[in-house]
Amino acid sequence: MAPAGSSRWCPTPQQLKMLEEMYTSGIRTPNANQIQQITSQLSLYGKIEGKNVFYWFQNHKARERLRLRKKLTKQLQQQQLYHQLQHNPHFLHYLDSPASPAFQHLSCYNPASANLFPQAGIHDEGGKQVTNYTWNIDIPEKMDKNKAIMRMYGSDWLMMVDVGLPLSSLPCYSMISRPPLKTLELFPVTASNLKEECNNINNNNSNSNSSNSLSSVSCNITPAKVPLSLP
Amino acid sequence: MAPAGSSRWCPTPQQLKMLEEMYTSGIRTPNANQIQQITSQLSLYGKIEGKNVFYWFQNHKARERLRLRKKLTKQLQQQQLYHQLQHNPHFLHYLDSPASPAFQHLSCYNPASANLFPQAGIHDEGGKQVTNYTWNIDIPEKMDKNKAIMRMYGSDWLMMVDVGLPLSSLPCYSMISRPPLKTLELFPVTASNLKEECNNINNNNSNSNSSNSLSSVSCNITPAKVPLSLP
DNA sequence: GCAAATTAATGATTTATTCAAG
DNA sequence: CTTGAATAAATCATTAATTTGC
Repeated sequence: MAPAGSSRWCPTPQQLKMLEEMYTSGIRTPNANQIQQITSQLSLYGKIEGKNVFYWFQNHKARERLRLRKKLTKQLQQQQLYHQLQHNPHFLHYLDSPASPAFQHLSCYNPASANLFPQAGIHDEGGKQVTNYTWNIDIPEKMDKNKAIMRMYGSDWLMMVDVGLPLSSLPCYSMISRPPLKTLELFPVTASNLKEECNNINNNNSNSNSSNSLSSVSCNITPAKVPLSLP
Repeated sequence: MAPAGSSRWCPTPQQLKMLEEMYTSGIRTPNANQIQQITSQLSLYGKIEGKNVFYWFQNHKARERLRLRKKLTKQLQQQQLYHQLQHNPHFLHYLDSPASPAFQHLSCYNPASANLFPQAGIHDEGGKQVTNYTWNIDIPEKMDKNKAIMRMYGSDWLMMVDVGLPLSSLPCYSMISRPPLKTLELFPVTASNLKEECNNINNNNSNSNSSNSLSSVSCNITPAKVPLSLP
């Protein structure tokens, strides 16, 4: 819970629980649409903004990785891990990929069809020994470009709040009382921008996963001319 | 110039020139307001989005740093730099701080009043010797928190496009044909967001330097630590 | 000259690091 | 000590320079 004049977001237990479930369900780097959905869902349980969701996943992923790395290093020092890895070199893979098949449409790549090339090595870094495990993931084809979280930087953020629904299959959604879906308010877009986006779509349409055209338009209002008065 | 179906932004010569001038004028990490202003200005010379501006400054800063670092390393190997540093340990400071006093109101911290604590050291990193120079910049008081570019992530992005004016004193503005002033169109903002922003203002108003309260929200705290590591 | 092949620049993302609130 | 927030570094990916063989 966030204190009244708090400077930073403080997740409610409910929010935290849902976030964690989404994480264990396989969500790692939600895109703008997903973030918007998650945010509006979680906002029913307390104050929250999109950036909080973004940061949470970023931090959580990074720190889980750290924890695991630390743990592994310890285990390595204390024995046997090496054999474990040799017998099942993929068992770490879940770190960066969806854990549940239910979320393949969220992460936009299918681990089953990806080729893994595990590598492991030990080297020196600043005096202390470090163990690196690297998996080169060969993704079959170039997939949905819209994943980019950075898209939120642009003014496009505005447009990204429309549509989106696939979140409904999350375990946490069935566990909690399902809040009513909200309709999001869209801002007008210039004709030229729309045309441009359509071109992009034509270039990139590899996946026909999208349910309606608006969602695929995604979202960009280029600041065509955001008028500003400069003194 | 950007090819028709190009996947990435390609700055026009005009845009590039202006960006470089802004950089040499001292802009390093523009905040949301500044990015929005820059974007709408540069959009007169070609297609551009806020994120392009953001990325450009981030990349340019980082790569300038790299270039300088490399140059210095070379000089070090080839002679005398060490003495240079000892005689004027601050001469690297411009890397992350405003170059021109005209932009103190943009960066919101006055280098003149900052205390610098230069440090230099050599240590081992992964086998090869590394020299680090670090300047700890002691900022007099905790200043405006709103500097964060990350604010653009949140829905507050909307809020940030208002106000803002100080860009006019840039050299590049006087060099190019001055485009006609436009009136900014504002999007509706929810009451809660407004309230929030107001709270932030109330919490952080330490400096009375600003002419109006809204514009003062948008300033920059340059990093409290300007670390340089020489490979 | 002029493409195909390489290499260098640089736009865009991701990951690591750091700061600071609580 | 944990973790939200922010920045910097590393990395990926595409475009532009350039080299090369013809």
